[in-house]
Amino acid sequence: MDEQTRLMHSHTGVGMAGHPGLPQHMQEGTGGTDGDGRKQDIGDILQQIMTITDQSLDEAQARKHALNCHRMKPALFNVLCEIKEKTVLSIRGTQEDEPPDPQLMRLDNMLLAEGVSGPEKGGGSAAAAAAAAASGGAGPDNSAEHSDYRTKLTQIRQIYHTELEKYEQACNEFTTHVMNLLREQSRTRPISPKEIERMVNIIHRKFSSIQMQLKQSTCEAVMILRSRFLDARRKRRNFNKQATEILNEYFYSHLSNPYPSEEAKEELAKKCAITVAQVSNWFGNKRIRYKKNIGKFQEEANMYAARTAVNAANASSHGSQANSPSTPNSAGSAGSFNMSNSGDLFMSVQSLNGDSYQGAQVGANVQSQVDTLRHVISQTGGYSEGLTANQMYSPQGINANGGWPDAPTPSSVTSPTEGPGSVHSDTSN
DNA sequence: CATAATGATTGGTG
DNA sequence: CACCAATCATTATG
Repeated sequence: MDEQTRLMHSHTGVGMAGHPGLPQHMQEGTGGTDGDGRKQDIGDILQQIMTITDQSLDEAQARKHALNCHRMKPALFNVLCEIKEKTVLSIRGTQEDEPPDPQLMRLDNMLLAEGVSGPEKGGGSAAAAAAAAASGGAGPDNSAEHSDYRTKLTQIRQIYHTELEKYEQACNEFTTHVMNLLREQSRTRPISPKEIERMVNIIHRKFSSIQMQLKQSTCEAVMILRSRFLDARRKRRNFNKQATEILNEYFYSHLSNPYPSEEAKEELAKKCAITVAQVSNWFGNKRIRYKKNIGKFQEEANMYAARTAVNAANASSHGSQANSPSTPNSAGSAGSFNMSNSGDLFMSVQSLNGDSYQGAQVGANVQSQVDTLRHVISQTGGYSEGLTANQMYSPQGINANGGWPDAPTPSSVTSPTEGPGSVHSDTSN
């Protein structure tokens, strides 16, 4: 320590006064091969650098300027730069080119798909709607839910964009700041433009990693929002009365084969303002629950059977509407009601009710009416309510092991009704 | 608040 | 892939 101070002091004031106070002889022999002199020269400069910290700010500034103007400075600077480049670049050169982060790409894609990033307003909401539709199915179903969802999504998008903007701005500010600083320092420090560029790169990388975090959390938020709003399980809405009515009508009028085709499902979906998937769900649930406890559904079955029967009757014969059904929706959801042979049908049904039924005689589309009317008949047959009703009729097509037999083909109506005796007593539950 | 009803999901099957 | 059976989670109801 002592030594240093002494050293510094010994050199204080050397060549201070405004101008390079360096030995005169050096000024001449620039390009010369004056090795000794140059060494001396360099030594001087280094000494001055060493002592610069020991001086007042003004002094230091002045000296800095003096050093800057020194004729050896560019050469020295270049050398230093070269050395630095060699070492630093060799260290960092390996991790220079990084491939586009797959994670980041995934996030970007998702945000784009979700309508968070990408174009503003119009495109965003459109993308959101598309996403919603993709998950939900048909477009114009429950718009109330979706508007709520969309507002929330817009909020997220706004936050995302403002944050992104902030980051971007901060990044730019910081970058320019650092660049200015480095440029400023590059006059006294060996900093090459390449290095500045690398610095900028590093800064950008750091900021982009922050951005990735933002994107990630945005993605999470969107996911949560999605699961909260579009996962209907969370916010389940019961179908409205009309929808269930329509569905039940179809179900009970196709009780022998309650498996709507794809087209039928679409039709029902349209009528009920729900998605095809929901129709499928409904029928799945209905089938299983009906089968599980037929007794419980007896009343319902009779009701719908009666209604459709009435409608059918009204439609076919005298159009007198005694008591109009509560629902304006026509019962003939399937639309293929052919009542021309209603008489025959009725006969068949009667015989069916009487236990011997050759289903092969009846066409499949008629089959539904068989179901319908069968219910009516069994109802008008006047079984006492409740318990015994369970035994009154066993829905055709449901065998003891459960499940409707596969009888979608019109050619042969499968499963003649089991004997009246065979009851689903096991479903007592 | 307990329970039933109900729409949706999940795992398994052919 | 459609369906079934079990189950979950929410909504309606007493």
